[in-house]
Amino acid sequence: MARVIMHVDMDAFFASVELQRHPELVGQPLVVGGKGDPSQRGVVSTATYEARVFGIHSGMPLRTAVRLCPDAVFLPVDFTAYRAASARVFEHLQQVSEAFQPVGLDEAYMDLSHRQADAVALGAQLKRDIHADTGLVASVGIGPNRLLAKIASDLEKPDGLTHLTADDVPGRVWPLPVRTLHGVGPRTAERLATLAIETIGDLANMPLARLQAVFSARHAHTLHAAAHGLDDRPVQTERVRKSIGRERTFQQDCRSSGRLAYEARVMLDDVHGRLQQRALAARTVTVKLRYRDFTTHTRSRSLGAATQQIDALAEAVEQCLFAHHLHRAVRLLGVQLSGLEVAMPDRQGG
DNA sequence: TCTGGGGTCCTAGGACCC
DNA sequence: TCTGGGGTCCTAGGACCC
Repeated sequence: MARVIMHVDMDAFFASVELQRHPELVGQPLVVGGKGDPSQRGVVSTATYEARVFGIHSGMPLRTAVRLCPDAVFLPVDFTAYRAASARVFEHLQQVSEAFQPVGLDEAYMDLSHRQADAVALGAQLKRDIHADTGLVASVGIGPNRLLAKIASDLEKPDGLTHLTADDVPGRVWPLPVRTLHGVGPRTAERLATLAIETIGDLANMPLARLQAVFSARHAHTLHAAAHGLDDRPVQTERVRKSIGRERTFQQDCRSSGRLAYEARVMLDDVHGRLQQRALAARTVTVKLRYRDFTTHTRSRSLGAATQQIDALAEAVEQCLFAHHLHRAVRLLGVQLSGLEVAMPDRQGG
């Protein structure tokens, strides 16, 4: 049976939440990111459409953004506020379908296969409800799978409501740049360009065998299917967390191994606290170091058995740090715990 | 002084086991 | 001199997403 999937994507979400608290800024170019100080290290999380006119976009360094638009207003990210707004938005979505999969704070997929006939009307109603309740604007995409629903929600942003069918793929999807496809990032786009593939249509017309010469069999197959508008990923209602981590970029690159050891311990305490809150135990500790040239190195230590004990985790972190040759200034330090399991009651004492 | 911080998934080689 | 095949775990790194 054919599916009907809806993708809801909030327009300029973080910035829109900020504008509700700072209505005097409406109409001005607004950039939300980092500590809100464009002289410091940090990137743009969200820019309003007034700021995007200057070429500012998500992921761009704040320093670059301020150069493009010196008059823009910069605000720090405030996840507490965005989480609260997100919860209110998601409440509306969950009323429409129990098959609901959030993606971050500002997007979600819903499976509406059980009420196909009125999917578009439902989308329009949802947009009205969200706006009436929160003042926020959403774009809605509807399609036969997640891939096309997502492309659809982007097609008429902001405040869009777009329905794509399989028949629309050649006419409306193939002209789009290949980078539009979920899963095609800068690296893949570069490799596709070597095959003279620029649009999704170019990709669709490329024989699978030629893709397999450049990509792994699985990756080639995924790309090929996506270009033809095919995607059978289900809307995932629940998923299990695989890792918990904390990382930090230093304002000034750090050369002191003592300082690194200290910062790593602070991060570990934080991550360990979150582990305990969820009554989880971890088997593997990973320490990540990034340098000025953006090379990243990781070291992992498996503890053999999942443990909640901070001493065991701390020792593993020390081993990892020691295994790195700390002869270069470190830009980013991270500590991550993975191999998570529900902690056994008799292990919790520690 | 370009390039955050939270994650997920995939690949690939070596170890180890049956 | 020849020397399987499959499975799983561990580790490191790459790519990607919001």
